Amino acid sequence: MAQRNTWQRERVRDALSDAEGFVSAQALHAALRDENTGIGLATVYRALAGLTATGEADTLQSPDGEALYRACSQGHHHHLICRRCGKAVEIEAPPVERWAQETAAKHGFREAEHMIDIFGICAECAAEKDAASA
Amino acid sequence: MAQRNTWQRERVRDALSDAEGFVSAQALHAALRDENTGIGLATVYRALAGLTATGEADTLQSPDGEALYRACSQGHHHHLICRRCGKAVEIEAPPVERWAQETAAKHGFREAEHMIDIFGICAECAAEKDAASA
DNA sequence: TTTACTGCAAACAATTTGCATAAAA
DNA sequence: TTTTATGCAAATTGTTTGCAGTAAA
Repeated sequence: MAQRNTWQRERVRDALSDAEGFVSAQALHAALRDENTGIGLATVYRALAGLTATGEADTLQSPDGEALYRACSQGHHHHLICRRCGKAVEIEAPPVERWAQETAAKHGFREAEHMIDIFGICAECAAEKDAASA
Repeated sequence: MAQRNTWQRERVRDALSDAEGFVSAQALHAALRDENTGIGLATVYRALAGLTATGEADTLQSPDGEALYRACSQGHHHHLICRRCGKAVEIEAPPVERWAQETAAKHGFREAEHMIDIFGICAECAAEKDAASA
């Protein structure tokens, strides 16, 4: 039951915090691999599962079906994600939280959880895009 | 470019409308298979891709990485989904729409789209569950 | 007759799992 | 020493693709 503290887990945790936004397990593995750590892909997946279970990481499904992970401060929040560079901003929305609960209750749903994610193009990427098309 | 009108496409479209909520391609295929249509899995996927492209179907990623589809009336809306039976209720949320746009803009994001999905246990499933544990 | 669509099987990609070994505790 | 984690490779699972044959148009 207790999680052991291996250097692999540390590295995954670190790599995750270093990432600007959401990253895939594959990307993390590739990054760690490049730093000549011989870490295995399965280990990265296992570490991520562990971090997610303890609430240290946050996970969501990208539109094309990959699981993305992110170091997570704590608590419940949602994201504003750049669909170009993956940068994510944590957002809070107390009124929306309330609305979600009310909506679920109104339709007789229980144990409601919600996912609210806004995808867009962040300011920097928008600038790059404009420059490219000029 | 033009889509042809085959009975397979019809069946997929029908099966999709008959479904109470979001269904996976695999589930649709199994259902059609049971009705002694010898329809192929690939065909189901291709039909769903077509329907999605023309806006006749709606798609989202389930928490465990499967793509789920649903016949879609039209326009922009969100869902309240039972995580047990898959039943979905379309919900509208003008205030939340506005909030999403404002939030994106406030952080410099452009071309924002959002996904708001509430997962819960619908009244019927909750009843069954209570009955089972009694 | 032309061209898109179908079924099947092989190809793929992301993720999980079995097992012998290595290393925390 | 005991127990859990690792790394590898094989196994799964959801989805896509290549191809020869079939059927809309």
